[in-house]
Amino acid sequence: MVIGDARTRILDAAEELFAGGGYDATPTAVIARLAMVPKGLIFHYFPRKIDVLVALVDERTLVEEGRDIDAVPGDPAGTLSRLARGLPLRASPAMRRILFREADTHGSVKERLGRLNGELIRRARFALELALPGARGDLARLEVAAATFAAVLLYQENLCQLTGHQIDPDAVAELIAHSLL
Amino acid sequence: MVIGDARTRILDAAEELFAGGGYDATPTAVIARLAMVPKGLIFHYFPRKIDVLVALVDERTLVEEGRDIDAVPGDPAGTLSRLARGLPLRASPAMRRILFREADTHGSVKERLGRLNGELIRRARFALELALPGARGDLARLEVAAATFAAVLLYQENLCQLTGHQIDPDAVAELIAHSLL
Amino acid sequence: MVIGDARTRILDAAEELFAGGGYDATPTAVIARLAMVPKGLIFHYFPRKIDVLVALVDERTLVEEGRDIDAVPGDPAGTLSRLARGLPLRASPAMRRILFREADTHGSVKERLGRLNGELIRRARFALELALPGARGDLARLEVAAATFAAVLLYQENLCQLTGHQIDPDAVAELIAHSLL
Amino acid sequence: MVIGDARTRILDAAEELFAGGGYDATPTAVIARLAMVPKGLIFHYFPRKIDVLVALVDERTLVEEGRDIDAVPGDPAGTLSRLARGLPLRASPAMRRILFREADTHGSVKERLGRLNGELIRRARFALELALPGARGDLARLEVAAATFAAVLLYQENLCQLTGHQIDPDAVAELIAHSLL
DNA sequence: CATGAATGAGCGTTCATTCAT
DNA sequence: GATGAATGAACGCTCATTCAT
Repeated sequence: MVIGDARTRILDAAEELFAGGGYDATPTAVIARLAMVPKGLIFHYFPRKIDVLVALVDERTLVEEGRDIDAVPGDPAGTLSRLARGLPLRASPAMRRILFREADTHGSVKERLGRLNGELIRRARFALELALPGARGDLARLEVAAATFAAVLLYQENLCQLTGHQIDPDAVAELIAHSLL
Repeated sequence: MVIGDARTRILDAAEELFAGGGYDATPTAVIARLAMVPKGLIFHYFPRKIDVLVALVDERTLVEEGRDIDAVPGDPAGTLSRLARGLPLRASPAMRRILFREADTHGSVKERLGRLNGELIRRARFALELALPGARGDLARLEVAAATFAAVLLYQENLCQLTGHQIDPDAVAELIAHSLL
Repeated sequence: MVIGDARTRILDAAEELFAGGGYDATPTAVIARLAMVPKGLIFHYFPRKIDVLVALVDERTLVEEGRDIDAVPGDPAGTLSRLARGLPLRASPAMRRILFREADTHGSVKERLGRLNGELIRRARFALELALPGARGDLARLEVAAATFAAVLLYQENLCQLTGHQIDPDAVAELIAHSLL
Repeated sequence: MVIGDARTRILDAAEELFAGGGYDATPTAVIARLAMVPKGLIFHYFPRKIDVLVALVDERTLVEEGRDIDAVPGDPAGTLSRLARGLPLRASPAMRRILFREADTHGSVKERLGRLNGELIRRARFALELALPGARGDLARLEVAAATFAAVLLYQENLCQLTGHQIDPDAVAELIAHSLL
């Protein structure tokens, strides 16, 4: 039995295929076959192929902004570690690959990636502020620490898998926290 | 006036175009036009289109492995900063864009990027070892610091431009050095 | 506020669109949108797209056959001029464009245009007969004059607008009348 | 044996097919088949389908401007008749149908048709001037006569065939000439 | 009767690759 | 080696038409 309505199945299939072979390398005919819909139906819901990608990015990469940060004053390393485990990106690993891979080709994807990056930095900084009540004296260093942690998280999501090198976010959190004490 | 022989002009044109619009979006006919060579000549030098990309990566992204590191004992921050200024990737900005953009689609590009990443980590670790003679007691932390710094450098090369957020490698070097003292 | 019932609105929309971009270039979906009816309803009233055009031609291009001709004996030029002002084609400018544009592609349209042409010639001849009681001696020349005048009228309807050249039907009437005296 | 080079065969096939079924109703695949070339070759010579039509119009509808008019002073009817037989349009009947049919859809075709129309009127007027040396007193009437004759010629080319009514250009020439005496 | 999702054949166009010259 | 015409598979997209509800 087929699961979900046609539009959802199209997006499911596209998500899987875009993450696998990439947007350009995925013909609409293959999306249709995997989604078990006729090819024309894709263009009923998404007038152009790129609109499938845009819809995926719009609907499946929500960056949550209001979520609480589980900060523990005096424990910046643990606070960052917990932040890393609750990445504010509601997206499957497939969607994350899509976000990075298509970012510099497609404007709407790039915009989403920029917002994600900014939110990550913002949250890392806020987490550190909460965990280091006395560190307010050096905001510049806090900013650098936050950006560095965000870099590691995004790097981990993508380049690590790409190149085979692993980074342990917990160890990085500990390193960064140490430098702020 | 036309510069260089035909093969070189083909690679020059491809480098510019691949960096601009991406590999997939660049037809061989456009490479030929920009290189001012007949279309058939490209396939004389490079039997398949992908071979143009492979040749670019092979010939224009040398990862230098043996270069001296300008380490100053007692100044890990300065040592890392200098390392950041001499990324061990001899490549134009165009080639760097290509390396990142095509990495997860084309194996040979991915392999190069992996080697670059590994070399960066190796050199960062070695630089820190030289600059922190007494820190040998905590090799694990050194490794994390090196990987973090490499992540920031590559992140900077790639995502920063993409998302508009800037990171100052010098400040990160100072942060990381501080955590190792 | 929507005017008319669904079938009328469909024909109104089709008339406007066929006259504007042509029959082939007008998708049924666009007709439906302009008519503010669901797409399927068009095919309820008109089983095939061509039936919309046929209905337009059948219902909106009445060629009046029995209308009185305002003939003044002894004034053939004035009689023809008055005929020109009352072309026996009750149709909007839009329908006239459709008649000419689609005539050689669609049989039913061609048939209408043929009837219009025949009626024009018939009426011009009859008008001249009434206005020139003594000219009965040269029926062949009368026939040529009538056909020529009809040609000018249709040419004016069609090619003049297309090519930018204007012809004054009154002057042509005067010319033709003069040749019959 | 195949006649002509590939580009010529493509144009030959397109001329025949556009004249027969119309531009829109002729798929490029059918042109290719009739021309006995692979479909892709059409787009090698003509980047877009419309360029095939434009090339036909540009290359096969030469309106000759400098040709001598075989005018006989005192014989305006004969002069017009001879003009009608040597229409200043070097184009096959197929090309003429194309010119009219596609004129209001495609700008470049419309421009050609306008030029043809203007040239026809100009030549008819000039022929009448030569054949009626004494008629210079009424230039306005001459202009109307020329435009009327051009209308008949073009009408004849197109509407007559369309509607089944025939007009004899010789008889019209005689009619018009008579009105100028 | 009314609806719009569903259908699929067919279109114009692209482009890596081949090959005769 | 150098050339560009030739090739054809594959793509994104359109659209008249159907049909279950």
